[in-house]
Amino acid sequence: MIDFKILKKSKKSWARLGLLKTPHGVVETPALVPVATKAVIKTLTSEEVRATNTQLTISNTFHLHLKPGDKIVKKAGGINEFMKADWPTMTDSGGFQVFSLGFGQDMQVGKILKYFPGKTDVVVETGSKSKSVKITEEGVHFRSPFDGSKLFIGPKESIKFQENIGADIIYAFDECTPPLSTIDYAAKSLELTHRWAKICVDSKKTNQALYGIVQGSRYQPLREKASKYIDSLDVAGYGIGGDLGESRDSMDDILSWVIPNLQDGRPRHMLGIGYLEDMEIIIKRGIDTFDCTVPTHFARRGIAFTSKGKLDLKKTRFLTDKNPIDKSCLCNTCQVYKRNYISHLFRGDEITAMRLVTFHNLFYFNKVVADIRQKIKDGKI
RNA sequence: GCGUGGGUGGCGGAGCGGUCAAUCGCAAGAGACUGUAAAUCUCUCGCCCUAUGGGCUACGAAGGUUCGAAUCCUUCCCCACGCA
Repeated sequence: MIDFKILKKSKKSWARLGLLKTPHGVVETPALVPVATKAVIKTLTSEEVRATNTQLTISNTFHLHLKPGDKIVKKAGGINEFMKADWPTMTDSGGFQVFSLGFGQDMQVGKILKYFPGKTDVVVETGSKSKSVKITEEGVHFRSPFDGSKLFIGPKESIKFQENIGADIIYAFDECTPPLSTIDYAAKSLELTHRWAKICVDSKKTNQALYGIVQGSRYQPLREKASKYIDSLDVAGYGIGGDLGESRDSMDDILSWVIPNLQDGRPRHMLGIGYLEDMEIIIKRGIDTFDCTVPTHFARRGIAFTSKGKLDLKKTRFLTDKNPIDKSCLCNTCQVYKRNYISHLFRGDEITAMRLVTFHNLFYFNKVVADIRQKIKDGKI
């Protein structure tokens, strides 16, 4: 199990400082949770992950169930032993794949809807069906992205897989609804997600910490209903997922509908959010942990984050730039390597480029969050 | 020297009489990515402008045929391969 201790609550906002104790160590919150979908932070070794000051990681049940198989991970001694993670771990339930492999793929959108060129008439309403994912009362039928074979995951399966994988914190199986779901579709989906959440709570046999997931799309009544219902369950913490509207403001609003209905003593995780610009907003709303693929995903595309904005290191202008990615950064990449060399490596498709920037981005993101913790400590937030 | 095949935009390489400023790939430039299937996707890419349109210069060079040529003919200059 986990134990969550709140060290300080801000007087200026809902922000709080905490310690999240797990079987594999203690996390100072608020904290970034880098994404290790397939039991690896892509391009880095676990020693390197540790050196980025990463405190915990989240992996994905769907992926690990398919490869190498959750039972294989169990035989390896659980995910921590398997990937040599001496830090706390989480697994997402696979619920996000209901969206990302279903409507998300059909409609080519992410979970934040900034714009939808020429497709505003495309909505997901009651009766809408994804081309590749079929949702039933028992769970979700997928096609394997690897070989096209038929797959099925429901709440019971997800919990069983997550028990085998053995992370410290696991998530209830949910339907992550797409942007542009009608309120009717979202309401029906929410009922299903809630029935599934109850099944997850009831079927869990281990002492892993189970987080329930608050859905409800962009609709206030649904978000309020969802947060109250999930709060009533015997869960160890909360995940906040799903559609967050079209902007940071709408995300902020949605959190304001949800957080007040959640118990203080349970940790709150924001699923899949974590641009640098998002961090203070969600932390001020009382989020304790949040995961985001951006630092790692962008790193592999050559984008490095700095205190002066992001850099696209593939640009030719960096070939003659002898500065480190960020002069004020203390990470190994910035201590040793210069932009000109890293740019050269990207332009030559050398995998080391991705490693260097992944390391930097994670270190940098973790530093930004550490600074926010300090601000809370100092009473500035 | 003879023979054959070629010379097209930054590069490679289509086109082989009109709808060609010229398919496509690479390179280059701009942008997007938020519970990661996918180291991905989108746009631009001769020059200029009063820019969902208009003008100019272009397909080795110079002529020619034709209403019209990157596309046909002639000469010349290069390149590759083969034979001497």
